[in-house]
Amino acid sequence: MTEMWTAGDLARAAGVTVRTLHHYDEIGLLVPGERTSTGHRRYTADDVRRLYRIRALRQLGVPLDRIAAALDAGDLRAVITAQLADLDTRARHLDELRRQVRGLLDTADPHPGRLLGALERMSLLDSYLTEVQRDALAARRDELGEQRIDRLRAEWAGLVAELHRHQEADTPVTDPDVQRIVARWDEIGAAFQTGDQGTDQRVRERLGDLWRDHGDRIADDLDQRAGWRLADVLAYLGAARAAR
Amino acid sequence: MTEMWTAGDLARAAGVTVRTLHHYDEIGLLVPGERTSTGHRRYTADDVRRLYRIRALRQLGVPLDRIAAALDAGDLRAVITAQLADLDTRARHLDELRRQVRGLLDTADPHPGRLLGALERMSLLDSYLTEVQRDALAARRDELGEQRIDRLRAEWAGLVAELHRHQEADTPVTDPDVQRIVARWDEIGAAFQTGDQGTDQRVRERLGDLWRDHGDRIADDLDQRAGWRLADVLAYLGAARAAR
DNA sequence: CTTGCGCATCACGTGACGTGAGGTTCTAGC
DNA sequence: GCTAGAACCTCACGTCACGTGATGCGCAAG
Repeated sequence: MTEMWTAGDLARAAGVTVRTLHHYDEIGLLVPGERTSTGHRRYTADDVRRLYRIRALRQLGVPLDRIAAALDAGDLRAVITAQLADLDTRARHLDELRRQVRGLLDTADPHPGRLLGALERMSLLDSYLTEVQRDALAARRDELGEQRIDRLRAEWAGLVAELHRHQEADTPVTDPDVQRIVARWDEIGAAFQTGDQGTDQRVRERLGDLWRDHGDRIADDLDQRAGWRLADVLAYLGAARAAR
Repeated sequence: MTEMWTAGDLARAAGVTVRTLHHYDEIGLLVPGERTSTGHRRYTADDVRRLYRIRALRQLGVPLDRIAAALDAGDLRAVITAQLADLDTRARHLDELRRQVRGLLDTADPHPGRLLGALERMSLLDSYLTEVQRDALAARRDELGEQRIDRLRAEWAGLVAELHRHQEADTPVTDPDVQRIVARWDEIGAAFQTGDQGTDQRVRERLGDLWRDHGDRIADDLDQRAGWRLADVLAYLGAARAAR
């Protein structure tokens, strides 16, 4: 007689609850090979293997319906590599987030107001860039690739921070470091260009324009609580670009 | 007259959907300051600020009820630092996961069978270590701290991999590198000690014992598909420890 | 033989919204 | 003033991966 598993034993061995096994049974993802005459589930060795595969893929964050499809079709490589790409994106996002907030907590004055201001600015920048992307660049997105865009977005947020430091330190706009930042800023702007003549011409400045179009009223409210104005940074950027 | 926002305008500006605003209204997290006589929501400047705070905290992964509590109590620092600690744990987990799977995809023969075997082993090791922790070490957990345990777990998984390489290369068990691994292995085991005499004596070997108690049947099934047997690695470990 | 754990099936709860259905209101152009 | 269409409203059920009882049968140990 081959080895059979009860629900409880299998659950303990695999690190899941019995309810999870019931759920997998309900949705047809893992139907026990047998049932006893009294209705108790009996899992076969094949079922055990299948469960371990299911849990492995779940640990990678793959949803159950795609696990089912992958297991039935046998094209696991595709699922795994796709999921890895997604994990990479998430990881970079998380990293950026932790870095920024951690930096804030490490400052001399982690006053709640300042902290909140910074968090608000983060989400502002985020929705602002999302705006920019949506505007005329949605098509460009597929071409550039999600990952690359996220990288650019993170870098751009960094440039804003650098620029703000220079502005506060009253660094002359002709400073080579400032000029490097401006050049990179415009490079990133160029990367978002669509190829369309009328759009392209405006894109480089649009990072600033859209802010004025959409964010002025919000900015006023926020600036009363935050430490600096994005508008000032953008003005500084404009001056630096003009001095080029 | 102060500036007022309609639901749609605010949603666009903050990068959320109108439904999200409705939801926040329903649960009392963000109730618009006014309603028109016809029932349309009118958001005040205060509401806008509150929404940006909500979204900022949500980006950190804080659940809505805790956001509400934090905003009403004003103790944001606690929430943010707690959330950061959580993010650190997640980030390390993700990193470890990506590293391992990526390593597998980069091997010469990323055959579906081998890939799956490795994934299965990952989740096996995971549930196995969870077993170890649960057994008599639950109390120790609070003392050591969640983060430290996760770090140890990750390191231990790395040691298994290293040991497997040495075993396959037939490195003599007296090799200094192997001995270093064994020493570290026992150090980690020691870190899990409870202080209780009877328990402590068994903990160092228990990493192997528990496997035999719980995993033999699973291992047999898996080993037919995977490339190596954990039992062999553990035997190699025992030999190395004996040769010390 | 009974005590008590394990297993079974409903069936509703969770979190953070998504997604229509079906009706009202606002805004722009004529 | 009228009309088209965009935007708003309120139910109310769907999603995902289970958690959490309630209630009742089955099964191995003392």
